[in-house]
Amino acid sequence: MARKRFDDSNCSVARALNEVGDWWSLLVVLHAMYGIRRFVDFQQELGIARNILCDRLARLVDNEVLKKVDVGEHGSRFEYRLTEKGRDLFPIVIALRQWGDKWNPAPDQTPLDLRDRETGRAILPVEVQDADGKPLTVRDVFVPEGSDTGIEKKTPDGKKSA
Amino acid sequence: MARKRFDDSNCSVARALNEVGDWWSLLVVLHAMYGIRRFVDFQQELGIARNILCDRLARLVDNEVLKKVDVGEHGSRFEYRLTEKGRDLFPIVIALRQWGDKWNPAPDQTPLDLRDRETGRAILPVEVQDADGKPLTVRDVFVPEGSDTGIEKKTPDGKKSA
DNA sequence: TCAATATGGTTGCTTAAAGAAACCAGATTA
DNA sequence: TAATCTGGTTTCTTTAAGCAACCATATTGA
Repeated sequence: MARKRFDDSNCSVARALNEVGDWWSLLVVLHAMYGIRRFVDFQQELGIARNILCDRLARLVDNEVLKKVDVGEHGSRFEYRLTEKGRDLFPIVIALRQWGDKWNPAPDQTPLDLRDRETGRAILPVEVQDADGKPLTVRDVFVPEGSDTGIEKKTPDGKKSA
Repeated sequence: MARKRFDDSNCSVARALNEVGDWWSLLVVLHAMYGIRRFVDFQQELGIARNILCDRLARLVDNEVLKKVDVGEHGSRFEYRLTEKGRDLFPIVIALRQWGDKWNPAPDQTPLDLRDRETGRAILPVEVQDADGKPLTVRDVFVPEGSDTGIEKKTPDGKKSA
């Protein structure tokens, strides 16, 4: 692949993608959220090559998205569990899921129906909201002067990047 | 890379990742949201190889995330603009950005300060919410019986996947 | 009018990552 | 004490990413 490294990027989206933005990592996290914890289970559920799974799990552990826990029980020895950082990917995964359900629905599949454990009611679509909870689109927002989007502006010609 | 195709996956997250889940696509979308529209600008801002950019733009157009518009003005001929489907990635990009800012802050960079154009107030963190707007973690939700997470359950041994 | 430049690519080569399958070592079970 | 399960590692092949050169069209500018 000869991939470009984003480690040193000044864009935190790029840095985030560097940790969980490859083909498998986010699917591993998703399955971890669904309760998968063991190597073989990830491997079978995802159909991922074992060496790649090894690599991804190790990287997710390095990046503190997962933690590797030694559980001494019968035959199974390790579990990969989400850290707080990993659980914090929840809105991203759900937003991705909702986007997929909305724009690429599988004919044979019902959209994800996630419900609040307490009330039993369905969750809302994940949105960007203003301070009052009003949904915002990309057109409703701006980056204040003096702040930074994290991408280089090149404004000699009057082009603006935000 | 010899990547696995997720086109036919019954998991909409996998299908979403198939469209925007590679290294560059989401960054292209991000920059489009910041106002970038032209081939050369994407190329310079992202530092992406031109053939890869070609490929990604074409795929994003194919997937109707971007549309290619012929603008006959001086020298520049095409613009790549977000479609509604593309703009709908806003929560995902922002959530990713906020996650990156929170967990991998760049020492020299302030977190993204996005503000509502109308009120001038900062946006909220992107969250999963219940019907009342109460934030939910992955631990607060469940998948009702009869619904489907989109991953295969393998429950002969009592393991549950949701 | 003709050269210089910008735009939006394409082509060919090299490098590196993904995938498949075989192999392996420690622990458990039978 | 052999079979099995676990969580890997190794080797090899395939494919995509990155780089740099090239190219056709359109515009400017002298």
